[in-house]
Formats: sequence, C-alpha cells, structure tokens
Amino acid sequence: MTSDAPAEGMTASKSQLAYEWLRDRIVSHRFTPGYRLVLSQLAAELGVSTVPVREAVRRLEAEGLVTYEKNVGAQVALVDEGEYVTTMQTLAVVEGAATGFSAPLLTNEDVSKAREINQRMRDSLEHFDPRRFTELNEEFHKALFLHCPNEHLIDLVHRGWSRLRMLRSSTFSFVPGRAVESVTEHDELVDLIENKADPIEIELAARRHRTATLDAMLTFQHAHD
Amino acid sequence: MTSDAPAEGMTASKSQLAYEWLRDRIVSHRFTPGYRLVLSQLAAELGVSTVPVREAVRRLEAEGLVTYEKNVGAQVALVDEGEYVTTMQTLAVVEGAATGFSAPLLTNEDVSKAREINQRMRDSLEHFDPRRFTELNEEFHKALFLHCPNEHLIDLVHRGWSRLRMLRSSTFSFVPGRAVESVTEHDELVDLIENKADPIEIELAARRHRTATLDAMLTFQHAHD
DNA sequence: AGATATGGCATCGTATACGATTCTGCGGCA
DNA sequence: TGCCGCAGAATCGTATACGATGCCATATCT
Repeated sequence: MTSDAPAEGMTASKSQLAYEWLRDRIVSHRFTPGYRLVLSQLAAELGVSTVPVREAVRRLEAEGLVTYEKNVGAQVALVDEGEYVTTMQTLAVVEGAATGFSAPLLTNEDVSKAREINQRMRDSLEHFDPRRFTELNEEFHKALFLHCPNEHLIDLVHRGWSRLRMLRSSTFSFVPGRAVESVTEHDELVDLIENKADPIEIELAARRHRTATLDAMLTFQHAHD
Repeated sequence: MTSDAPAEGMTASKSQLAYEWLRDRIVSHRFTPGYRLVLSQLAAELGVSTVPVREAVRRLEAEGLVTYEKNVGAQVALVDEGEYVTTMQTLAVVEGAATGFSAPLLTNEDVSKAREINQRMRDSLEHFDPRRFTELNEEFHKALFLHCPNEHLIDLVHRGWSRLRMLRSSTFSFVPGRAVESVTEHDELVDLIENKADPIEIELAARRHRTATLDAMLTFQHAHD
C-alpha cells in the first residue's frame, strides 16, 4: 500500500508537507496540466528550501501526476484524451478483479453496508452534486472489494482513482444521465454477490459497469463535436 | 510508461546512476531483502554526495523495491511469502487483460513470431537453464500483448515482472517440471488467438496460465516442508 | 534578410554543512 | 537483578552555496 499520509501524531517532514501541498493543488485543479513547477518558486511559497520540494516533485512524478525533464524541470502532467480512456480501462480491469476476489469473502453485513451506500447515492440524485456522487461511488466500490486479500491490486485501484481525479473532477458532471444507470447497476452487482454468483461473473460485471461509464462518456463527447 | 533508462547520448545524472546502480544490486540479489541502505555509505561507494543517493532511494521506494522509515532509513524490501503470491496474482490479472486487448490486433506474422519463441523455449528444455527460460518466457508474452493499446496496462505488467525478478530469480528453478507444461499451455494460448477466439476467453486462458505456475510453485513448496 | 554565434539569465543538480532525530550501551537506582 | 534514564554516536532532514545546463534575446556574419 502506498502511504500518502504520515503516521498520526508524528510531525510530518517538510518534504511530506510539500508533497501533500502540491498533490492537493494538482488534484483540485488549482495547478492545471502543463503548469510549470519551478522548485525555487514553490520552495519560497512553502517557506522551505528547494531540497524537500524536489523530493516531493519526484515522488509525484513516480505517481504519474507530474512529468519531469532533466535539467529543464517539472510540470503538471499533460494528458491527451487517450489518457482518460486507458486509465478507465485499466481501472475497470483491476477494480473488477479486486471485486471478484473479495466477493466470496463478504459477509451479509458488508453487503447491507454496500446497499446502504448505494441508497444514499440514489437519494443524492435529487440534489445532484457530481463531486459528492463520485465520492459516494468510490465508497461503494471500496465496500465491495473490502476483503480482497491482494494488497497490490487494491493499491492499483487507489492509484487509478487518484489519476482519475486528476483527469476529471467527476465523470458524472459530464454525463449526468449516467448516474441513474450507475445506481441501478450497483444494485445488480450487489445482487450477484448476494446470490454467491461465480466470482468471474461478478468480476466481469464490475468491469462492464465501469466500462459502461467510460462508453457513456465517449458517446456523449462524440455527440458534442 | 516508466522510464528506467536515460535517453541515449545524454550524460546520465548522478541520481540516475545511483538509481541504476542500486536497482541492479537489488534485482540481482547482491543486496538481499533486509539489507540496510545507509545513505552516507552508498554515497561514499559511488563517489557522490548523499543527495542524489537519497533521491534514488526514494524512487526505489515508490517502486516498492525498498521500504523507508522516516528518520530511520531505508532497507531492501522484506517480502513475506504472501508477497510473491499477490504479485503473481496481480500479474495474472493485468497480463491476462493486456493479452486479451492485444489478441484481436495481432497479425499472422506476430503469431508465428510468438510460436517461434515458444519453439526456442521447447528446444531449451534439453539443457535447462531457468534464468534463460524465464527470459524467453517474458519475450513470448511480450510478443502476445504487443499490440495492447493500453500503455498503462503494459506498464503494470512490466512493473510486475520487475517485482517478480526481485522476489525470485526464476520460478522455474524451484519447479522445473512446470516448464514443460508451460510450453504446452503457450501453444494452446496461441491456438486460441489464431482461431480468433473471444478476447475474454483468451484473457482468462492467459490468466489461468500464470495462475497455474503460481499453484505449481505453492504445491511444490507445501510438499517440501 | 536569414541563419548562426554569443552572452546572460533562469533553473536545475549536487556538494557541503549542520541541526534534528533515533538508536545504543552504560551507569545509577529500586 | 532488572528497569529507567541519559550521554554519545550514527544517521537522517534540510538549508545554503555554487557549478552545470538549457533557453532566449541580441549581435554578427554571409
């Protein structure tokens, strides 16, 4: 598992602070793709030297949020449209697999918890807030692969989410109609789990669910050219 | 795609050199898991200051090859047995998916190329060299997901391989018998692709292929306790 | 005028220095 | 004896300093 936050009660290092500060600005789109990250500037703004900032930047590079060129510098990663597509595809694969591995291990309680979250999603459709809806969506899926015994896989899912947040604040803000379908598919997915369906079937259902969101996004976009 | 090597003709930075130097020692098992990486020592040995070494270590941390503890230091990542299992599982998932995405796009030429590699694997069974066999194995699978349009996914496969190399020099040196089965399954996999089977079927076959190697490893190990 | 050389500026890359933190082993105390 | 606390050493974390590199504007040559 990737540690994004420092241990509790421990004074975070400056490089850690710089990392969080930068990451926050990037995922919240205050630093937009292409924005040049000049070490001395950031250091001055943070009130630290360039060394910890440099480390933070390299760390973000390793996560793909920032691109780096030797002797030139860093900038917030530029993303072509394809990036969004491949990230969603990859996420479909790994999230699906994690869900499939987890499904047989979920208790009845886990399942009702998931249903409850989905109900909250359904309720929120009235006063639709894409940001909030996406948060709940992550919470829902997290509840499903809760017991996936493969830490790596879960880490990959989190990385995917993180990358996605950087690319788009929320897919549902682009294709609002997709939200309703999504909630329905969630119920179907939980049904499969509750009925102890073949894990492979569950995995593929979870994958299709995300692929469907991607397709909705793409067709919507093509229609508006 | 993760850039592990610097661009051609460009003098590599010292941090890059330190990174390669360290990584090489870790994957070749000259630095064994648990080995403490003391910045000043490494710096002295490399003839550089601690700063670039530090950067190299953090980079390796991001890749999971070393673990790091604030104010304490780094060591080559310790791996419990479970690590090997989860890495193989994850690899089964992503490599399978990459193969599935690539399969419909492979030309006849690509397919014969893969068959040729597999034939070389079969030939090498006479004078069996696990290391060499593993190399050919990677080459074979690389030929299969050659046209996978999803860069992320391919990157994940490479990361998986890299991690695996660190955990074990070669699975086949532990379970020599698995090599023969492996070659057979390769042929079956290529058959599926050649017959334009459903990509999902191809994906799951590729996944089972790797899972089978994992299972062989585990049963072999259990038998020797 | 257009292409090429040149100088200066912005920024990166790394060395060195030093304070901060953690670990270790020893001595005192119950 | 066994536990606590306290130097001292080892090591990390960061600031500062400066050389190296790439970029851009201007000057020079054809």
